[in-house]
Amino acid sequence: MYTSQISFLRIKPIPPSFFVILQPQTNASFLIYLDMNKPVRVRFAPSPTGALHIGGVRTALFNYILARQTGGQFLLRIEDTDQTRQVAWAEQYIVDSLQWLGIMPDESPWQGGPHAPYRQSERKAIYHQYVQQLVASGHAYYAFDTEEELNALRERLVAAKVDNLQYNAATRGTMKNSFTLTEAEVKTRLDAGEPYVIRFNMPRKEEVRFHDLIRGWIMVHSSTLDDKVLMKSDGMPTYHLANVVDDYLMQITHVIRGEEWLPSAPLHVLLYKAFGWEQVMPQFAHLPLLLRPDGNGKLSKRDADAHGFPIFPLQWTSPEGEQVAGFREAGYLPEAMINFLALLGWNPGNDQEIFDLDALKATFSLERINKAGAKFDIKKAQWFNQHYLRQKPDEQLVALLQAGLQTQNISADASKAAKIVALMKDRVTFPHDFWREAGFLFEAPTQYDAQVIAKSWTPEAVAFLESFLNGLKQVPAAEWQADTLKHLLHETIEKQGLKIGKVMPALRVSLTGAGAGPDLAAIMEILGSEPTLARIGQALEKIAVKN
RNA sequence: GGCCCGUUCGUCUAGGGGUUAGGACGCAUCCCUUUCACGGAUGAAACACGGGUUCGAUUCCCGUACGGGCUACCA
Repeated sequence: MYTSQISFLRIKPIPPSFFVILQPQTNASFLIYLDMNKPVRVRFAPSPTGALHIGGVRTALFNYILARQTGGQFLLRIEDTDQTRQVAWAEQYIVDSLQWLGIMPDESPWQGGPHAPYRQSERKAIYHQYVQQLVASGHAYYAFDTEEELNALRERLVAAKVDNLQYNAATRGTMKNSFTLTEAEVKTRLDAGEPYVIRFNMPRKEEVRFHDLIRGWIMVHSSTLDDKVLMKSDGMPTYHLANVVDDYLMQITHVIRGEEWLPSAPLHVLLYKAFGWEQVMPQFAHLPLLLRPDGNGKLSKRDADAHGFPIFPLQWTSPEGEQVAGFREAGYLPEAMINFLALLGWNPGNDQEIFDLDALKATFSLERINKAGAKFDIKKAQWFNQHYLRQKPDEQLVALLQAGLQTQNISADASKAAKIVALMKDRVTFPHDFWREAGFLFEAPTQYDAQVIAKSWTPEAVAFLESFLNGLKQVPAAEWQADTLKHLLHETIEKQGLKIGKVMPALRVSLTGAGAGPDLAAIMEILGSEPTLARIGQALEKIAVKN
C-alpha cells in the first residue's frame, strides 16, 4: 500500500548512500549527508604524464582516508588516454610515491581487482561500445572538421564579437558533422576511413544542477557549455567520457578530485543523464587547490625551484637531465607529509593538529574541508617533520644516523652513535641534520669563528685552557665520562676564580671551532680523550692571544 | 573576454547575529642554559570594500574589488 502511494507521488528513490532531507517551504530544499556507515568506493585517477604533483598526493590521501574510514575501497586508475604525453616512468613513480606514504590502493593496474583493467588505454573497446550508445540515442554525434576549420570557426566568432567561442548548439550547424551532413554522407566518410571525432550533443538550454559535498549546490546553464569531444580521432576517449564510463562501471560512489575539475563537472552530470545512470551517479567533492606560497596561482615546479623546497614526493630527473627535488630525499618523513597535507584544506574543528593516519581515519570528514585554496607553507611542514623525527625511538634514529654517516664515509659504532643521537635529538629537523650539524664530532676544526675568538680568547681564558688541559691529561681512560669531565671543568674554573661564561666560549671554539652547540662535557666524552687533548692543544698553538 | 569557485592574523585555520575574534606555524621579547637548540612565558599580528536586513553584522543578502580555476581531438 505504501509502495503504490509512493510511486503515485513520484518520489525519486533515495540514493543508497545518502539521506535526503526535504525541507518544504524553502528553496534550498536538499541537505545531503554522507552516511559514514556505508562503505565508499573512491578512486584516485592520475595521468602518467610525469612526476606526481604533491597536490595529487593530497587528493589520493583524502580518498584513501575515506575508504579506510568507511571500510570501503580505494582504487587507482591510470588515465593514460593522451598518447602523446605518456612518460614511461610515471606509473612507477605513482606507485612508489603512494607506497612511501603508506596509502596504497585496494585495486589498481598492478594488483588487479574485480573491474580490471585499471589502465584506460586497455579499456578502449569499452568506451567505443558506450559511446555508440550515446550516438544511437542522439546524445552524441560524428564531426569531421579539420583543425583549420575549427580555427576558422574561432576566428569567425571572434570577429563577430561573440562571448563564448564554442562548438555548440549555436555553431554546430555551420560545421561538418552529423547535423549538417546526410546520413549517407556520414556513412561514406566513415567507411572511407576519414578521421572523425565524436562530440557530445550539448543541450541548447538546460539548467544543470548538481550538489558538491564541499561547495553545496552548483548551477550552470548548458548554453555556456560546448559540444566536448568524447572520442578523439586516434580512437581514444577523452577524459570526460572515460572518467564517467569507468566510474560507473567501477561503481564509484564518490568522486573526490581537485577544483580544476569543477568547470567540467556539469558535462559529466549530463553524461550520466545521457547514459541513464542518474540514480547511481557518484557524489562529487571538489577539493580546494594547493596554491603557491608567495603571491598567487597554482603550486608549480617553478615555485619549488624559486623557494628551494620540493613539491614532488620523490626525486626525479627531468628530460633535460636536471635533478628535481623530492620530499623523501630532502629528509621529510612520510608521517610529517601526511599530517601536513591533511591539514591543508581540512581541519578537525578543534585545536588538535597532530594526526597520524589512524587519527585521520577516526576524525576526517568531507564536511570539514574548506572551500578556499591553501597556500603551501613549507615552514609548517618542517615543524611537523621535527615533531615526528623527535618522536622516533632512539634505535631508529641511531640507524638513521649510521646510514647517513656511511654516505659520508664516516663510521661510528653503535654506542657512539647512540650518544650522538642523544646529544643532537632536540636540535634536528631532518635526519641529515644529525651528521651535518655534528660534523665537529668527527673532524677537528680547520678554522675558528673569528667573532668568538675576538670576544673570548683572553689571557685568562688561555690560562684556564692550559690548566684544564693539564687536568684532562690526568683523567684515566676509564673515567673519561661527561660527568667526570664536567666536574673537573667546574673545579678548574673555581680554582682560578673565574666566571664560567668568561671561559666556556674559548673552550668551545677550541673544540668545535664555533660559538654555539651542544653540551661541552658530552662533546668531550664522545670525542674521547686523545682528540680532546689534541684539539685544545692545537687551539692554544694556533690562536693568537688578544691584546 | 565568457563561465564557475573563492576571500578571518604573513601562513594554515577555529568561530559565528551581541566574543577581550581562539589555536598552530613563523616572528619578537623574556626565562632556563657555558652558548645554540629544546622547553616555558609573554607579545605584535586578521574578519577585502560598499550597500542592505536587523536594536545590533565579521557572521545573513546583494553588489564591487581582488584572487583562483576552466575555457584543447590535455588530464
